[in-house]
Amino acid sequence: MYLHLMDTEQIIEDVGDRCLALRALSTARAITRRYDAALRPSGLTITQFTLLISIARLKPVAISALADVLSMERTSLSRNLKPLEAAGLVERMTETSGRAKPIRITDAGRKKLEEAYPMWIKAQQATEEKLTDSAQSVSDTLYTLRGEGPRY
Amino acid sequence: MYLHLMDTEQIIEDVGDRCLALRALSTARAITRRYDAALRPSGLTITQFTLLISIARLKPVAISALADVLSMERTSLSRNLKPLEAAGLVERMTETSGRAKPIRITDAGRKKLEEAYPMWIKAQQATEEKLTDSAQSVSDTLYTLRGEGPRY
DNA sequence: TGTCATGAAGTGTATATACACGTTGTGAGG
DNA sequence: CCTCACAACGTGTATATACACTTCATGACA
Repeated sequence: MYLHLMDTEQIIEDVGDRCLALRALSTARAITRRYDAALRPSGLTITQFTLLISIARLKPVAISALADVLSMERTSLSRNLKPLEAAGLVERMTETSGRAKPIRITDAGRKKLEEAYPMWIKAQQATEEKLTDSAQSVSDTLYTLRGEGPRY
Repeated sequence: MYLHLMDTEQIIEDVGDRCLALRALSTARAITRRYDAALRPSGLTITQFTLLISIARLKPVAISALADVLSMERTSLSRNLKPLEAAGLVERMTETSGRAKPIRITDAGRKKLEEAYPMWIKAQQATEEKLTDSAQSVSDTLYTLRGEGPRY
């Protein structure tokens, strides 16, 4: 492992040039800002919007299962649901058996999705335009980099 | 714009299938966890590690300029620097003129980079392995999606 | 010289994220 | 029936992120 012989300048160059985390996080920040700005009139963040979409898509779903699908820590998801619950866009199903309290979207949540959808379209188109060719491949790769996690 | 005629189910499917933010953020979460876990023995997060690398690479650099390079809000960067400053890994150059207070890495910061580098290598290799071909193309794309922002 | 626009940086507040740890129903085995 | 491991969920704490607003030093210009 001659790598350990690298001096600081080489380390700086190597990491700066190759680090996938640096690139993924920079990109995520920029994308978040773009979608958040587009969605602002709706009062939703892009995280909340995609959360609503995912909950609606998966029907009543347990927190743990949804967290897996989104590659999100279960406890992070738990906290992210609070604003949505407070706004009445999702609700917990406490009437179920066991400790599980699945989540489902409410009618107000569906209305909100319809309201925000045109705003999402704008951000989505603006982002897709930055992907000349290989759009599909990149979209897939964004998942591949995630690791083994389940998809929809 | 017949899109406005889409019902909720179509919206759910469209966004769930195509949203680049959903993919980018899921990926960023997974990548962050992987690198953070690998770097844990060093006491650095991947954000802090790449921040150190970027500061070292750009030499004494103003907060605003560094924020641009990293596609990070200036105020977010300002706060992210606090733990690094407290640990003595970076320092502010208050002796400069004007309101600017450029940041630079300290000797302790360089030592920390050398200590953490082998841990970064592990996470980097594990992540690269998930990118069969097109690794370079994907790495570039992760930047392309960011928008116009400057690079190194 | 005095004013003031401009650019650089910090603060207040809210969401987003994760780990360590605690809580609580179920159901399996004794 | 009792206990107890397990699975699902929440809390405490810390970092990460961004927007709106504020502070402050400089330099241009009347």
